[in-house]
Amino acid sequence: MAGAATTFPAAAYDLAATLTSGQAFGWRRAGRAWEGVILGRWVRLEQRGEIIRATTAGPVRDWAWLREYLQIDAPLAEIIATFPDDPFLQTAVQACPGLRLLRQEPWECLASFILSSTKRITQITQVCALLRERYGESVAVPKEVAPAWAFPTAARLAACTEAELRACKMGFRAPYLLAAARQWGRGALAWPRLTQLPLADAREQLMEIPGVGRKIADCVLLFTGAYPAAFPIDTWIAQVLDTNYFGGKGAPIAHYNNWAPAHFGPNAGHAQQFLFHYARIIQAAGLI
DNA sequence: GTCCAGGAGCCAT
DNA sequence: ATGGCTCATGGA
Repeated sequence: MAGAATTFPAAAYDLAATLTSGQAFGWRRAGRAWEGVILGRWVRLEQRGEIIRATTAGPVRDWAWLREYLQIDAPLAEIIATFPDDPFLQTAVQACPGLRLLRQEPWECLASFILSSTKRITQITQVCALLRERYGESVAVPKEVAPAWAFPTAARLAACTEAELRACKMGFRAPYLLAAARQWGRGALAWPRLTQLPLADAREQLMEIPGVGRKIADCVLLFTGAYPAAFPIDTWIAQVLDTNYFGGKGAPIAHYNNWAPAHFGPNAGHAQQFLFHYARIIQAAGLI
């Protein structure tokens, strides 16, 4: 089975920042490239200048699945043009102008973010890797590439015991993931239908899953590409808003939940990603 | 050792 | 409605 390769134009696309900005947890660095599994296909991505090169293990007729995941054709300049003329946000955009939003598989996205609460991004990635290795379907990889697995299906995880999930180092999140897998498996969420609902209604349905509150629901609604106005507020974003928009005085997150979508507009979610990434950059640089 | 992490649920006011 | 407390786990 011969592999395939292609290239995508990647002007104003920062692949590394996008894959490591806390929206997806299935990518492994391999030298200058990134390896992961999308819709059951192993893929390696490597950016050189304004080109992203993609390599697969098997033949590929149509690359639409990957263009879709990477959102190669998203009109980034138009999205940024909808942002408010707000100095802190504009600084964040300038700091990483190629930061993109991915369009992820709903179940994997939901499960990953259920595992994300009070964990660091590296730890979330580790737990997801353990889940893949133990309960995911093995996928074909090129010779001399480390083995890889698809993210486990909801049905497979629903068949696990809570103890088996806890053994993947997810701690108190195990019963949440198990309940979510069972609900997802019996079609209680009906994803394509759910995305036809208004944002508030879709959010409300997701929040019926134990372990899914406002923040995780908004992450899923945003990172599956379904609701560009969804604005997840975690501890980083709350601090950014406190410091840079509310004069250092903290307001309740419930207040920000109302204020932020009105301030940041129809693509508030992408604005949020710029703010989140920028906050992490300046902290890593010791600037705060 | 001790603090905290892309939160959420529960129970106290 | 709002504010604390607790929930595992591991790395800084």
